[in-house]
Amino acid sequence: MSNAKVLPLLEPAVEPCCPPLTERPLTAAEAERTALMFKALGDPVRLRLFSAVASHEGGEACVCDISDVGVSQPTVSHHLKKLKEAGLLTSERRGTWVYYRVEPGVLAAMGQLLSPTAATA
Amino acid sequence: MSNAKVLPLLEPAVEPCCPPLTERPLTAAEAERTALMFKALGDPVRLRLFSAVASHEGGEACVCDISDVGVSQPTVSHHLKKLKEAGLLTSERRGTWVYYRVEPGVLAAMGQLLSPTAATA
DNA sequence: ATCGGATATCGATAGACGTCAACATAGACA
DNA sequence: TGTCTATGTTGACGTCTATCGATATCCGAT
Repeated sequence: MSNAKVLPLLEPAVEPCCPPLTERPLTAAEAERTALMFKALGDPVRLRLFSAVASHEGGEACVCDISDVGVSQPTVSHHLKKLKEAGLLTSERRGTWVYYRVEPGVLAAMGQLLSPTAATA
Repeated sequence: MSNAKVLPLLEPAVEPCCPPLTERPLTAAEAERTALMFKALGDPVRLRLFSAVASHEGGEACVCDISDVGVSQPTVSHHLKKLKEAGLLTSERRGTWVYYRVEPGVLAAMGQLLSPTAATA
């Protein structure tokens, strides 16, 4: 076993992917990686799905709770997969339903990217 | 001429567009609008250009200062236009050169979108 | 074992997007 | 005027992507 599900200490798994966009120009590799997250949120349907999960009580949502976004069921599934691949969501099957939740730290990481550099002339 | 029925110049997309993604599910209209900004940053080249402008001294940069991102000049111009259309950058010609700067408030607006709701169970 | 609901995958298609070369435009300067 | 540099625009091309219907898979219940 050993799944000691300890509470995250101060800094969870928020990898310091990249400095704030305002600190210095991103390198090609940094931009490549970071763009994946922005691109994942760059689709209206995905944005609604992500927001639905993120704002759902308990921090997680069953697909059935959020799939009313005006597209077909396969399309919903497709977009959830994309969000998962981008590292924004995780999923877990519990019985009949599959629950998605926001990957912890993701919001903080993206927020940091956008944080204005304090000492901007 | 005459058909001055041009698009209304893109509202300053900086407004209190939307609540944080974690507050409640975005509506279709909100998602549509918000996705435009994320999509604009969802390309590696655009992300590098934006970061280069945002981090440049004085808060602005000439195209000549930032166009070394590995793509042709027309492509750079194309991406800068996209960033402008998304409301993330503004441009101004001064003599020979064109200067781009980050639209004030944009970073704060996007940061707010990603701000975790304080009272998440 | 079988049925039915929930979700994922597959295959196809139309449209969006990134990229470039060629050309156009704007300003500086002689 | 004309030329040179800097930047934007156009048109074309190949690739990616969002979407759907059909189908498969998983799981609980009968």
